[in-house]
Amino acid sequence: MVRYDAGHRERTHSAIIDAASQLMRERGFTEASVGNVMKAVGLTHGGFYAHFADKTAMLAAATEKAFDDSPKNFAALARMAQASGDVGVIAKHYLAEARVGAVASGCPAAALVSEVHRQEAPVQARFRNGTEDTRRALAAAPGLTTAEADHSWAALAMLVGSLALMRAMPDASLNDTIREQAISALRKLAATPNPPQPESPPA
Amino acid sequence: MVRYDAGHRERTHSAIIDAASQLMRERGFTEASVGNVMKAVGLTHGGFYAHFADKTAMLAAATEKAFDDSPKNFAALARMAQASGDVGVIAKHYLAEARVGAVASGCPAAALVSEVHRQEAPVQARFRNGTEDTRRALAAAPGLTTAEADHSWAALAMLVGSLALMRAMPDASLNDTIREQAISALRKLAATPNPPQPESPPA
DNA sequence: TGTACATCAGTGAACGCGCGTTCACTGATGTAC
DNA sequence: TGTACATCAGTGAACGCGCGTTCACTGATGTAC
Repeated sequence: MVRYDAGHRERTHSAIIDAASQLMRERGFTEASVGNVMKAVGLTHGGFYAHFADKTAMLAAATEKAFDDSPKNFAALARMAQASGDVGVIAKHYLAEARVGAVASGCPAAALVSEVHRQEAPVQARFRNGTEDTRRALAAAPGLTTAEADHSWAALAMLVGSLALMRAMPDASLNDTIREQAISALRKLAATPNPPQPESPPA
Repeated sequence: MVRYDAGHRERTHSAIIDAASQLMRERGFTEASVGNVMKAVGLTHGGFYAHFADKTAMLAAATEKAFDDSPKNFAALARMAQASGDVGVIAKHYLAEARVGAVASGCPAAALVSEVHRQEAPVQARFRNGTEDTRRALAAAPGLTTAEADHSWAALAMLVGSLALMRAMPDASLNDTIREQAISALRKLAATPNPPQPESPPA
């Protein structure tokens, strides 16, 4: 056994959180087990309790970590929509083939929605905070949140639902259909109701 | 032990499927264990293998069963939308408080979306068939599928995503917001693009 | 310079439990003779 | 009418395994004297 330099403990701690946040999205809360997570980090399960009080504490930290990038990603997509004048690009990128495949590093809301309600309070709390931050970032997209109406939750629900459905039904042509409809639906949702819409801006 | 009348075996068989389809939605595929399911039926685990080859066979049958009502329910909602002239009623009913609470007997798509991709092929297949049938029923709603555009997948994704999110973030006022946005979004999605829309028909 | 001890991240055996699956069995009834 | 046997849904002990959690330990280094 080596003597550990300063900061070693903290590095191990966040390595555990990183591994957990990926395993969780890929294989669910249950299979993100203490043993599996520690093995992914390259350690044995016994050392776990020097870092976390219990599995729930790890899952809570991992959920928070998983949501770290979501608001940033959606903010970037909202900016792209603004720049291109097409909200459809949000769905186009969020539902891109590569993202559908990358469960472990992808949107935690889509990866965990239907499992979260069974988790303990601390995990649910992080999920909710992360999802609300994500919605807030998406709301910056042009047309989604206006003086007359807010459709940012509906847009998020459609995007998350589409991604989860695409993964649940892995079929290239079906996925293309779902993606295209999401793009078109987002455009329709964000279009101002009264002047007849510029339905298809250049992608 | 009693001598069993004709049809007893078949009744036990479907009681197992019913119990599994409910436990599955409420507590997930993993916790819909052979032991838990048989206990729910009032039997011991040992008798299970007289009815199913393995757990996967049960989950596949339970998934199919869970989707039995979905297309009927959506067809009924589509008819209500037609009759009332408001597609919003679909979201209003699908996302009603009672439905959000009734996970065990509710929409299997919403209850299982983010878990299905980890299940074995037979289970995934039933999920896909059930979801496609459900989408087909929803497509009968006025305005969702027209000559110019089809938004039935987008609408289903938004409804399923909203329901799953509402359960993941149990908070009455947040749930109201999500429901209201879903109603409004559905109306906007189904509205014909050109003549300025009758945005708020009487609910 | 040498010895004794403290530190502390990580190890691995052990615990009780639930899982999916197997299998010898039970016991109430029906059928054969 | 009475005996022997077949039927068959369901029982419950047992298997190997992975789970979350506990705990006595290891062993490389730092510190005290």
